[in-house]
Amino acid sequence: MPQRTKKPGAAKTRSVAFRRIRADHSSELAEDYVELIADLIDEKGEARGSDVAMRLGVANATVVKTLKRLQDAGLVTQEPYRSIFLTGEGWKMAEDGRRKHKIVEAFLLALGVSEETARIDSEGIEHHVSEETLRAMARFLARKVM
Amino acid sequence: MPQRTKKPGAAKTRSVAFRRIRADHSSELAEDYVELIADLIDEKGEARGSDVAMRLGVANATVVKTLKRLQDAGLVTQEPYRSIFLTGEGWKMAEDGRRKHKIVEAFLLALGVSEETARIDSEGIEHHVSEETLRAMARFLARKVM
DNA sequence: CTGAAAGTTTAGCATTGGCTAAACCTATTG
DNA sequence: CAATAGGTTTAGCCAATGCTAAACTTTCAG
Repeated sequence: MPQRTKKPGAAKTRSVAFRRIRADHSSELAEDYVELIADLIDEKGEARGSDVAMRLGVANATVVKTLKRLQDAGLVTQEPYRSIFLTGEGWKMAEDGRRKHKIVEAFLLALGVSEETARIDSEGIEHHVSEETLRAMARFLARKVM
Repeated sequence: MPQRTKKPGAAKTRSVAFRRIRADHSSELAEDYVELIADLIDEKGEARGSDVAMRLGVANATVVKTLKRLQDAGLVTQEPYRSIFLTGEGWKMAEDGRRKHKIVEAFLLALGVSEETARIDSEGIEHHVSEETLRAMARFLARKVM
């Protein structure tokens, strides 16, 4: 590899990073929704819009509107006044989110952070960690456990 | 249903977490801007809108519009066709962002992640780590170095 | 089986953050 | 010192995400 005495690509990498963050943001909400819906289905057998609203801390109407977009995106299905279902793709996204979430949260706990903080921070961080970083976190956990 | 022996506050904490993430998002852009402006001033002596646009990977017009908001928020000052300055508050925010950024990036590197990934991921993560997590990261770094 | 309470959706609005194209300054050069 | 090239701003558009209030369904008690 290159013998970089000093990070020549730093400036270019930045706009790449920022672009990725903006892209992440659009999918972030979708991921939060499907992950939450999956949890609700597992926990209570069904996911209702108002449960989602409550847990996300957002108005009911907002959820309705967002679900419409998610339906267009092929992640969920829903009929008016009924509960919400995930499509195959929706489940896939939910599972992936849960996987990341678990790793990040466990990692933060292993780092010595409190449960409360681990829960809160992992929610924010999970959408911004690359697979490489996840692997590093998993490695750290494995080492710790041994 | 099952008697949840653990984490009674988990559900409530979630909406707290999501609320915080939404709040983070509004300040995130502002932090990125002021941090970048600070870097530009340090690097080249002045920050021009077009430099900001280039590094963030957005259109010039977008920067103009955002700077107007930042000016209203008391973070920057600018006159038309001139370069951008940070207010005292702007500098404070920039310094804080840099501090977080440095810790997160160094931490990721110490975890064994590549430079490229550390740069990209830290940009996304820095806005979502609490002070507690930052402290844990700093602790980890200190231990590593010894 | 009916009517009101509870739960959902629609309507309409605001803000943020993006874009392109056109208008507008500034500054350089001939 | 004027013309123009190039950088900046304005205008006007769009999509996403949030809200409240009003309209509409469902459900359940009586």
